[in-house]
Amino acid sequence: MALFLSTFVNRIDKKGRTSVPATFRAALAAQAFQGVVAYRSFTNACVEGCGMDFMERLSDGAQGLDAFSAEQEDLSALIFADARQLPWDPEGRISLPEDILAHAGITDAVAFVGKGQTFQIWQPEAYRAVEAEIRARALASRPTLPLRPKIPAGG
Amino acid sequence: MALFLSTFVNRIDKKGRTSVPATFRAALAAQAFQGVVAYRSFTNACVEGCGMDFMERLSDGAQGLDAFSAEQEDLSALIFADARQLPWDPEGRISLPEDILAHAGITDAVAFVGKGQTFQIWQPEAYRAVEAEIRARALASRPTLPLRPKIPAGG
DNA sequence: TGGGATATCATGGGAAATCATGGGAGTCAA
DNA sequence: TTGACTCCCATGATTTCCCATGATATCCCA
Repeated sequence: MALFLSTFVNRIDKKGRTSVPATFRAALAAQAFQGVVAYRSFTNACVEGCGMDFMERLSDGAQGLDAFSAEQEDLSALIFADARQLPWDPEGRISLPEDILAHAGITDAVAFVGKGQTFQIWQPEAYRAVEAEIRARALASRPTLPLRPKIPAGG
Repeated sequence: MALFLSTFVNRIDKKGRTSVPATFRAALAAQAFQGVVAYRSFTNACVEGCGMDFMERLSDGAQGLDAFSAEQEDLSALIFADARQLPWDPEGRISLPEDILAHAGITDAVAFVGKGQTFQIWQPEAYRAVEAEIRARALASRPTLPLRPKIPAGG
């Protein structure tokens, strides 16, 4: 499975274009839609990013309504309504829409922050601040990551 | 699978025509019927829209039916009775019928709102209000979206 | 292991295509 | 004939494609 790792800071040019980090593009290379999907975070001043496959999984989840509460349905509806398909050009650049930029306070540079199966897009300074904060909290509380046992591949 | 994502606001011209967003057309491009299917929402002052394939799934009961609770049969019957096939012209525009416009309170502009496998058509102001409401509710209850585990591709 | 050659990547800008939109003219049915 | 509906052409703005460049990273061979 493709993972989004590391943090990359790229510029935005006069046309509003910014390069998607090459490793992120590689993680999405196998998908039908050649680009990223982005929607405004509900909880942070940042933009959530993922591949189309992730949206399809969201959609699959939303179809089986028994598993979904009314609130969850609302939430996924908001995500679909807010999400943009941002195809990249032959050089691997995307154009972030105006309201997306505004939501994250982005002007001339963006930080692509790997989150595993998804990533986030931040105004670089804003992310540095948030990261420091998270790091401080982690130091204090010592959280643990549950690891599910590796399923042995046959062979 | 093609998804309807994002929200687009387009005008209605003097002839009653409005452009279907290009990405929505792309999502329906593979289908036999080149256009959209629209029916009046039972629950909101808006119009439900989808492709012909979704209607076929409703008819099969294959997948769409769990989207409707107990009185599925009645509901889907109503849907079929109310649904219109709206083919788009060479420029990708459709003409929304009079009663559809009235139901949603649409006059001179419409908002196409992506909902994943379907979309909705709203009077733009009305949608903004509803969206704000949903967003507030979602923020308050902080629901989480269950993601079903990715099915590993063979290999 | 070192250094040059090559490939990759982020970035920049001009040209061409796409999209939403508007309106005239032809077509079909009542 | 009249009205509604299509098709066709036109347009401005935006977006996308294509070519170019410097810097960095990687590869290859001695």
